[in-house]
Amino acid sequence: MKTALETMKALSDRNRLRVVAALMDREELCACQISELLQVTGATASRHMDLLIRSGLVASRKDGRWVHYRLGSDFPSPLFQWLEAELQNDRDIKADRKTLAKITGCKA
Amino acid sequence: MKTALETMKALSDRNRLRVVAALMDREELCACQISELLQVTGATASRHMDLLIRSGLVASRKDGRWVHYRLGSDFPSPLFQWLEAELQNDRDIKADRKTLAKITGCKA
DNA sequence: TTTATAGTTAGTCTTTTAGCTAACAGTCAA
DNA sequence: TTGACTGTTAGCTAAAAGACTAACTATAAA
Repeated sequence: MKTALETMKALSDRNRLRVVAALMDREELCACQISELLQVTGATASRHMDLLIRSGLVASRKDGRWVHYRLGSDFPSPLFQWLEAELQNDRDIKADRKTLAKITGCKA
Repeated sequence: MKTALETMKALSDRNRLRVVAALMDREELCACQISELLQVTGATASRHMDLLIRSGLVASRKDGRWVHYRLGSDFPSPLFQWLEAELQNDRDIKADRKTLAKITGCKA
């Protein structure tokens, strides 16, 4: 039960779904970009990312001071395809795409 | 966002996942069978089923005093296939299959 | 019509979860 | 080494969610 249930729990929060959608577009995002996108504190974003990583849906890579997140290589592909299609036309996700375009980098 | 998020929320509870798994095996189950399987009160089972129905993953059919539940015809098939595979070898689900075999009917 | 059965709804309690602030850890540049 | 910056961890609060009991609706049988 653990795997499927944890995966579903990881995806059952609006902000985490937004992160997953963003990572479908962007390949990689750093923690500060995620917290800016979601408009939550870094601490809150960090907790969400921790949960996504524990579920195996997301992987992280540390680079100096920055931590970059990307979708995990073993993101279940049926899930990926279904989510990609479902989130494609979602209003919030569309707005996030525009926001993402403006978030050019937290390193600036 | 609503659809994907609601679907994920519906599947992010252990007991609801068990119900979905049971309905993958059984075609139809009535409310009392579900409450017996989960070992929760009828009221609790009813609320879970209500949530599953609202999410569109489950459909119901009233037959006299009984309400029969089945998987919704528009259960997203990528999700169905992934869940079916994931839950196949799950320990709790396996146990539920044996329990289900013993629950011959609430009408007795 | 009365009684029993199947399920839902309302109200309450407890646990879980998402959010915040504050304090800490690690990395880099003056 | 000091200071600035990125991110995590700890502790708290508030809201959401799951479970129960009790009361109610609806159907069927005595």
